[in-house]
Order: sequence, then structure tokens, then C-alpha cells
Amino acid sequence: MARKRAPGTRDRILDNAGRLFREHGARAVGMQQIVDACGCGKNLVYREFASKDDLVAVYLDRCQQEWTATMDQATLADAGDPAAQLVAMVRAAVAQAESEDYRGCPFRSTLAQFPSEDHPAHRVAVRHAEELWARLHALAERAGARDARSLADQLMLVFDGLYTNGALLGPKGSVGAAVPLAQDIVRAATGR
Amino acid sequence: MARKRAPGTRDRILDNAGRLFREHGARAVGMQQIVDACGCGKNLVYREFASKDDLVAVYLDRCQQEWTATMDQATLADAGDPAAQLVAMVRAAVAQAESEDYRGCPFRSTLAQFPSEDHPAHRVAVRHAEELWARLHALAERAGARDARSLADQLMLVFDGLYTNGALLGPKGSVGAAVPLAQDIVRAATGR
DNA sequence: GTCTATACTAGGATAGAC
DNA sequence: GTCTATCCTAGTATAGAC
Repeated sequence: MARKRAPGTRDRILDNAGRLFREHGARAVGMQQIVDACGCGKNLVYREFASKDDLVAVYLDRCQQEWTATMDQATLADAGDPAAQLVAMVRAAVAQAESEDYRGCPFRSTLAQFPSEDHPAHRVAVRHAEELWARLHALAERAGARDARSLADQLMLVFDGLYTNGALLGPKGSVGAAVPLAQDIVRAATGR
Repeated sequence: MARKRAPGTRDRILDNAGRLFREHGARAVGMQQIVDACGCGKNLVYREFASKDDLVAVYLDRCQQEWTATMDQATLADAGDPAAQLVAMVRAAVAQAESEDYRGCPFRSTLAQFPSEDHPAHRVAVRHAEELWARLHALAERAGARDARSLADQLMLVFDGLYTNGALLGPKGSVGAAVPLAQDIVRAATGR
């Protein structure tokens, strides 16, 4: 009897690998560890992913998709008010950084673990940052900011700051100051 | 004939190890690599440092001392003007993040590579963040800020933001917005 | 006594063969 | 799904030059 190829194998591997990557850091997790967590053979992993580097890059790519969905959801209520949407994005990021199992932003953590610029995961992390900035910039323009680039830059620093500080010091750190700061920044830049 | 014990061995090892750690990340650098770069025997490294974890922690500790000296130097000219000193600290950090060979803040990078809270290097990184905040808070109080804790938190986010964004996108990123943002924050908090 | 250099152990890494 | 090949890791011990 030909056994059916189990559906969702790729997703199951990514789920387990992602959990381990977040918990211990991608570099500290071995392929055997991932195989054990999945309960599948090593060949399945290497059938779905060309290498560990590839697995890390695909994992980050999925993080990017989830992050985009989270931000789409967070800005839904304020559709038509781009200034409020900017603050809502910061609020959503704060919620991530203050969550129970937060161990640092996947993109920024992975980048620190693979500083080499030609690593595939490095490129995914850089692209994430560029997309975040582009998103901020587009909203800044629609909000009528006097200097949309400057507003996007300043909010970008708030994002990088809250994600990093959350990893360093947790909820007892300075993450809580991010939303008020973002409100001040947006107000000053849009003159409202 | 008794050979004299060469002075500065410890520093030489730390110099080479630090350079490799900054370039490739502490996790990616092997002890043999450090030994080769030093041109010394392996047992010499293990005479000076108990383990690789110890070496990383001592390296970070030296980074902390250098960082403190840099900030002392940067705030010298504005002695007596704590508000200006806060901005000067941000300006000094921007200079680091925009330097040619910047590969990310050592503390924040190392933290991402050793997420386990009981790792000695993890603790050094957290202590660095706490000392930075304490320094900001002390200056904020002396500057007569209405809410010194809030001002320290907001500037802390700027520091974490510029160091992280510099690692992500380099000088083409949003680092350049840090000093004007810090000026706005200090002005708003001290009412000047 | 102090150093460089190398051999070695024990384990874990990626990757692939069966 | 197991088993193997090959390599690299941290760390220790030893040999021999100076």
C-alpha cells in the first residue's frame, strides 16, 4: 500500500524549527534537534529544504508574512487616518515585545547571528527593515507630514528601539515609552 | 634558562578575539581561529581564560569600559549642561554606528547570540543596558526634566534604535535621524 | 619556567546514503 | 527512519624550542 505523502510536512517542520530558533537562537539549534522535535526523519527535512541556511531563510520569510498580516490587522480600525495607523503599528509592535514568550525580534536576532552580508537570512532581515520603512514612509506621506522621510526615520528608530530594548530588559525596560513617544513624533511632524 | 613571561598577553588575546567576534559574531568564531590570529599556543589562551564563555564575557566587559570612556569623553565639553550632555551622548553613539567597520553594537549582538539568561555574556549585556539607563536618568534629573524616568526611557529607545538600525541598514538607514529626534525629546521634556 | 605547536578526546555539526 | 561519512567544536595533554 502506497503511503500517502503527509500534507503540511513543510509547515510542521517550519513550526518546530521556528519555535526552537526563537527560543535558543538559530545558530544554537542543530538539525538533529529539529528532526527530533518534528518526529520525522532527517531525509524529510532535507527533501523540503536544501540546507540549514535555506531553512533559516524560509523561516524568516514566513515571519515576514506573519508580521505583515499582524500590521495589516492592527491598522484596520484606523483606515483613512494614516496618522493613527502609524501609532497603531507601534502599539502592535509593543504588544509583541511585551508578550510572555518574547525573545527578541526574529529579524534583528537572526541578523546578529549571521553578520555576513551574503547569508540568505541576512538579506531577508534587511528586506524586512526596508519594507517596514517603506510602509512608514507611505503612511507618513498620506498623513501629510511636512517631511515624510524624516518621520519614517524617526518612527523606524522607535521600532528598532522597542524591539531591541524588549529583548534586553523585557517589559520592565523602556518599551512602555514607545507609544507616547510615537504619538509625540507623529503630532510634531503632522502639526496636529 | 628561565624565559620571562611576556606582558600584555591577555590584552593581545582580547584584541584578536574581539576583532573576530565583532566581524563574524562570537558564536561563529572558534577557539582555534583565535589561537591562529594571536600566533600563540592554545594553552596560553586557556591559562588566561577559563573557557570560551569566560572569554566572551571578559571581552564584553572590556567593551563596557571602552564605552564608558567614550561617553565620558563625549560629555566633557558640555559639563554643567546636562541637557546638552544627553544629546552629546546620542551624537557619540551615532558616530559609532556610522563608522566604517560598524557591525552592530557588541552588547546587543552578543545578547542575540546567547539568549539564555544564565549565560555570563548575557548578564554583562543586560548590565550595560541598565547602566546606560541609569546614566540617562541621572542626567535627566539634573536637567530638570518633569519626568526623568520617561525622558530616560525615550532616549533609551533612541539608543537601542540607532544601534540596531545601523547594524541593519548602515549609514543609509535611519541613524541620521537620531540626533534631531533626541533634541526634540530633550527639549519637550525639559521645556526649553 | 614560558612559550609555540601539535595530538588527542569526546561530542556535536551538516549532510547524505541506505 | 536509521545509519554513516566527514568535518568542526571545546578543551586537555604532551612534546620540544627558547
